[in-house]
Amino acid sequence: MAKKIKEVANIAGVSVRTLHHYDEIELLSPKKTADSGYRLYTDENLETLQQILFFKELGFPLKKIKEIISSPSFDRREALKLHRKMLIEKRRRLDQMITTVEKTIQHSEGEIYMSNKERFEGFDFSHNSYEQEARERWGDKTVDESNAKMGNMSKEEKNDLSAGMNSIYTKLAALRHTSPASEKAQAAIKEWYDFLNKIGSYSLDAFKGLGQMYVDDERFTKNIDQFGEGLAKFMCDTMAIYADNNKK
Amino acid sequence: MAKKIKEVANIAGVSVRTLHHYDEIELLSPKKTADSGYRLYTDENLETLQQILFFKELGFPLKKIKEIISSPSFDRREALKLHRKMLIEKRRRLDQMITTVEKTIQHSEGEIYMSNKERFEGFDFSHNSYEQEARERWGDKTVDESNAKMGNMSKEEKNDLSAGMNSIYTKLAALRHTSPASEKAQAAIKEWYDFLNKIGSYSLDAFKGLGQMYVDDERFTKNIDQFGEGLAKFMCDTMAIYADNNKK
DNA sequence: ATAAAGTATGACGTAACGGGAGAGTCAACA
DNA sequence: TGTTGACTCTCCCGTTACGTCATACTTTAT
Repeated sequence: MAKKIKEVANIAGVSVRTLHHYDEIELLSPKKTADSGYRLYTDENLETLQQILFFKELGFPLKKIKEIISSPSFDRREALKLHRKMLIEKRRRLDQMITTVEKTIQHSEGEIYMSNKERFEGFDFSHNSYEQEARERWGDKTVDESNAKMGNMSKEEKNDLSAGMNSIYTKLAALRHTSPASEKAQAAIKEWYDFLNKIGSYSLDAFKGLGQMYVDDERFTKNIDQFGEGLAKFMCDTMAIYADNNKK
Repeated sequence: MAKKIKEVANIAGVSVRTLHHYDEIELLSPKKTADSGYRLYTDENLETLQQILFFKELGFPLKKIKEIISSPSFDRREALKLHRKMLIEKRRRLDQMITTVEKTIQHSEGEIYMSNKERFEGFDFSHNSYEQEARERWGDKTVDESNAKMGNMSKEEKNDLSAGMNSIYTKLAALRHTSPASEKAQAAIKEWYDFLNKIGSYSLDAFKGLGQMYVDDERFTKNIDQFGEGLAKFMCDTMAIYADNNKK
């Protein structure tokens, strides 16, 4: 039942070193036999590996993959369905590339003219909608950006920021038993949205996604609920309504 | 006509830094204005960039790409046609991956059973036929490895090696009118396989592929048939059988 | 029982850029 | 005509995802 490393490597088509690496960074850590120290992979480990390779195929860095699959809100089935969509999208791009190559061949045979833009159609691998969707769903670049910005700030600036945050949290906490759709709640959440956009840049979708994280990820929930029990949930709802109302 | 770096980056969907990098390693070096030192890209540069990105998409390291496109024997049109084939192959693999995902979804819903091998179908990105073809066409790693190892050897060692080769060739030549599946032929070819793995490292698939080359590439055929007419063909058949028999 | 094959843990190497610093260049607008 | 903001240049260090030894122990096959 439990497989040794080479066998797993062969089945999955990766190197032994890769599996060592995944263990090192704690992305995929199998059990080890007490006596020999050998890594033993279960079938569940194999499933996880499959997931990892899917995400890798889609261009996610290992760090992000780790976050995603170890997140408490990670839903395997949902992920698979998104995978399918993204793969189909990828195939569409591939088709476009094939068309591009065919045009290039014809062009080289003098049959047609080809513009420079056409030359690179299908290559745009980073800016597509489903990957965007995935980034929003599972925590994304904007968060990294904020963190980076925070890193560059002076202590004083951080204090200002933290004061601002606290005041908004407190304001929201006071409203947390009213309706998320109320004018007051919406006004307060707008403050929050504007505030966030000082340190990062959030689309409305990202904002809504962030709200979802507040309840999905217990690290957030715990932090936020310090200002009042149920605040995370209230903010999540309020943010969702705000986002939906403000879409053109 | 001549474009500045940002414009090129935008058209091709790569970063400015990437173009800087390609200039550094002399993969793609545009002209520079004498006065400002700015890089100026011509339309020909753009074409080359397109080729580079194609090869990159197929997983070639930049070093190899440089060799390929700067080789005097490099034929743009031929390369494009192979590109198309490889892209189509890639789409096939992608289709397989999509099937795999769909199966996994059904599996997770308890509708079907799924074997471990099935789990990873479509992922095997390094061992496919067209990429193999490309590697053979434009020089491949195993050959480089052998060359490197050969380079490190003393004259004496080389002589030993050459003696070993000759003795195996002679042995095989003597058997070339018997059946490739016979015990003797298989034993002799195993010697050959082991021998090759002293200087390189050949998987069974690579071994089989090598055998195919013996008949496909006349430089090999000529060389081998010096030991007896038809030896190349005989070895090819014997190697294929050996490879197939030894896959567990 | 002894060799061959597999595995483990470091530690260093590599490829393909990313990203910032510091300084010069260009284009447009006031 | 000056200046401002977007581009560009050349270092140069950092990062990701492993590759590649070296060295030592364990398992498997003969």
